[in-house]
Amino acid sequence: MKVAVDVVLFSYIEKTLNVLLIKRNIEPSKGKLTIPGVLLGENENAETAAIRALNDKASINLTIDYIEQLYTFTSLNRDPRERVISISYFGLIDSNNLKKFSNIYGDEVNWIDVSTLQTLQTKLGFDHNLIFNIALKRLRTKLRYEPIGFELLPDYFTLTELYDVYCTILDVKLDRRNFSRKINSYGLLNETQYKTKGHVGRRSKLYEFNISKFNELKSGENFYFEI
Amino acid sequence: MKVAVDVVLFSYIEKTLNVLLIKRNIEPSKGKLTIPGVLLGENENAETAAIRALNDKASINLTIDYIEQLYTFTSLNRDPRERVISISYFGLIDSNNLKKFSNIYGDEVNWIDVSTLQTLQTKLGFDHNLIFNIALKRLRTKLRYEPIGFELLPDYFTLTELYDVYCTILDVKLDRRNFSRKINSYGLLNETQYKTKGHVGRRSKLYEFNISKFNELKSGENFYFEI
DNA sequence: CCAAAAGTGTTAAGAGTACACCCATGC
DNA sequence: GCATGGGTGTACTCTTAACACTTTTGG
Repeated sequence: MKVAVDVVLFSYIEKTLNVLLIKRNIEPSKGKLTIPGVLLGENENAETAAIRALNDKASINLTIDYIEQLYTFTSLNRDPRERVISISYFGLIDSNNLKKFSNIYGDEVNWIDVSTLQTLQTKLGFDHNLIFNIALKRLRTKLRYEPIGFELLPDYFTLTELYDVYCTILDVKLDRRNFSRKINSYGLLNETQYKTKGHVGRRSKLYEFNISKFNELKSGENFYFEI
Repeated sequence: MKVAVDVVLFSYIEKTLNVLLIKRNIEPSKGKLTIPGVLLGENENAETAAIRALNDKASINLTIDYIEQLYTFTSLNRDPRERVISISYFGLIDSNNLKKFSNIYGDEVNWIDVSTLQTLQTKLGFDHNLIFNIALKRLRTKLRYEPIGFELLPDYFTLTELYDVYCTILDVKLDRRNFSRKINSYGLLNETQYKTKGHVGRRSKLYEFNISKFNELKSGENFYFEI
């Protein structure tokens, strides 16, 4: 019995939600898209292995903005070769942190638009459709109840960008005014002295996530974030 | 590297929340209380192993009312003998389904009151304090956002019993009238033709959980249970 | 001055919260 | 008739949801 760690990594690129998938160039599931994964090493914990999977398979190193354990899959025939259980993770990365892709396996690395993936009902390798679907569901739930939308954006971002992240991922048209009021009511955003530039139209204030305020609220009794 | 499956099983016994703990009679952690667990078998999935752990260690067989995966613990020194990762579960059982305890290992089987455990800051074996704390947190969160309180009660139960479950586990004094109104508003309870008997005071209506209604609501777009 | 994007206030409806008395039954 | 436990209505507050125009700036 082997233990693998697989990671569903999301990024928000050009106003769409994307997921990192690797086209395998060996059997089994040769030619299919899969989520990146590695076998858990003897001397590393699962989260370290998850980061290593991203590094080895997609050269994404040390810049994961958010990662959490998703679920552990243990059904018997996940891998046709032998039994492999998968401790899966889901993660978020700011697309500005993406580097050029290459990997040590020579597999093809792709950011795939989630809505396209769903429209085409693309068959991923192994049981990765299942893992991906659970990750997407978790992302949507988390986004509503914990302030993680920021993790898909640069350190300084506009309210409109954040608003767009929410609308895109939740696939709803939120009310722009209500969104601003709501998100401001938590006091989790600091207005910076900076503004956007280099585009037509009015300049937008840039905000940053107030992580110390977040930690303070989290440690209190009654903190319920909700969008 | 071995793979274990451990289960934090809760029950509601005589108006208190209890957790199933096993006093180990061999090293390591000899004499300490631990949550029940087994090694994952070559031909079983994790949930099956979780049920087996309860059966082997506490003769609780086929009557678990609710079980879900909790978290997978992978840190390097969980077990002093060799590396063991733990796929942990949390479960609920109606105390009426409890049988006499005996187990195939000769360990002592106990239902321990959760508030006592916390007051005494009892040290459990291995890293089981960590696992227990995460399970308790999950239980409290789930109870607020999913209708699982029923799983700790018999098939037919009174609103007062359900109310008591919520107050005890969440450790708050909810308003009895608001609770009734709220829980009824979801339409998840069927009033039965039965009433309590054999006690002083007014008879209470017995309700049952409407599982088909629950499945219907769950499959819809917008079902948000909350207490 | 026009097009593009940002920013903001008010009102109505619904949900949440706080609160206390009457009902049914056994003894 | 009294002690025990069950059951229920109302008023107030707060939150949510729906809705459109003005401001800033580049070209």
